[in-house]
Amino acid sequence: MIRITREADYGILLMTGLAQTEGQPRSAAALAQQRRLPLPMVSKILKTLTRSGLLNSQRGAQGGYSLARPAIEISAADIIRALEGPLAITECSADAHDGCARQEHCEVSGHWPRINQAIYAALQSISLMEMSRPDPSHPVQFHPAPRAVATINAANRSA
Amino acid sequence: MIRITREADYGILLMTGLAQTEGQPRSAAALAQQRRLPLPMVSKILKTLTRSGLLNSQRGAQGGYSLARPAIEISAADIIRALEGPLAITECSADAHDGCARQEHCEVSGHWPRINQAIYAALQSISLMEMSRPDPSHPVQFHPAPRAVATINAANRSA
DNA sequence: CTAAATAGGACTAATAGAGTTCTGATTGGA
DNA sequence: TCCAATCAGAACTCTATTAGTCCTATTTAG
Repeated sequence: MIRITREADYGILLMTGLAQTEGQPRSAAALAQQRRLPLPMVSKILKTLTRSGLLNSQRGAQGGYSLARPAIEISAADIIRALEGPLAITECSADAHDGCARQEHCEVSGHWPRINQAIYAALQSISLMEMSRPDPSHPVQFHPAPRAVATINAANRSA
Repeated sequence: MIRITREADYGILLMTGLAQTEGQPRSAAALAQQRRLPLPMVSKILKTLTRSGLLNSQRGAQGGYSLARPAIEISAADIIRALEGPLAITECSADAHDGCARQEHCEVSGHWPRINQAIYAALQSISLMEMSRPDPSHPVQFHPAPRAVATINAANRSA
């Protein structure tokens, strides 16, 4: 399914929330309320985004979070990477990969970086600013998908 | 990390193995041996690929699996979709998504299909034929990735 | 008939994901 | 000066998914 985690999913939701009021900081509680997401999760996610440099935080009363740079300069890829680590579709394509038991039996490995890059480019091309706009035109299914739904996580889960 | 499962990862490895000898069927055992992958897994994956129509199978002695169509007409997306179900980065972007609790608090939902489509296009653009070629030019890291490795599965895992 | 294969599905163990909780550090304002 | 509102960090639990195995058919070449 090529999925992203809920953390990243929620992260995008929260970032769009912040993008809407680009100036003022908002508290974790306020954002959780706006998006109807559990506060502890929201809190955790905002901390991570701050550590990654996508948000600025202000402690104390009247504190909160705000975007570290303009929404147009933040991409979906930035947010996902901040919350999930480097974009790598398989272990091969990551830095850590070094001594690989199967390497000599695997001609594919050299291709993963290209695939990764293509996906990365796709995610990089969507800015937070675009994502913060109301709704382009509703869910268009682009491939009918024969098998059971193997989708994963949700900003909008039915549950 | 935008990961694919090991099943899909192995699936690609096995398909490239079959692409190399496009005519003759090969047994699950032979493929497992070639790729140094556990036979039960290989077996399971080949069955799934067959049910999805990417492979033809021949039972009985001297039987085995072979590509159902030319390698150039099979894409990475086809293989991944066969093994993981419809490509959908979040639950919103899947068919099943209907009554969504949070929909009214979520302006992002309309954008997911676009993102999905971009990723899908990226995966669709890589054919099995290309992937079966030796190795283009080795692993180039395209984004330095600041945080701990959050990569997932492996055709070439170090373990 | 038998051995070599695939078909299908149930089952288990390990891993990762989702979410909570607790303790500590800042800071604006009464 | 103190308190309440906030963020910081990390440990921890629970659950779902993934990875992998195993067993019992069924098919078929020789």
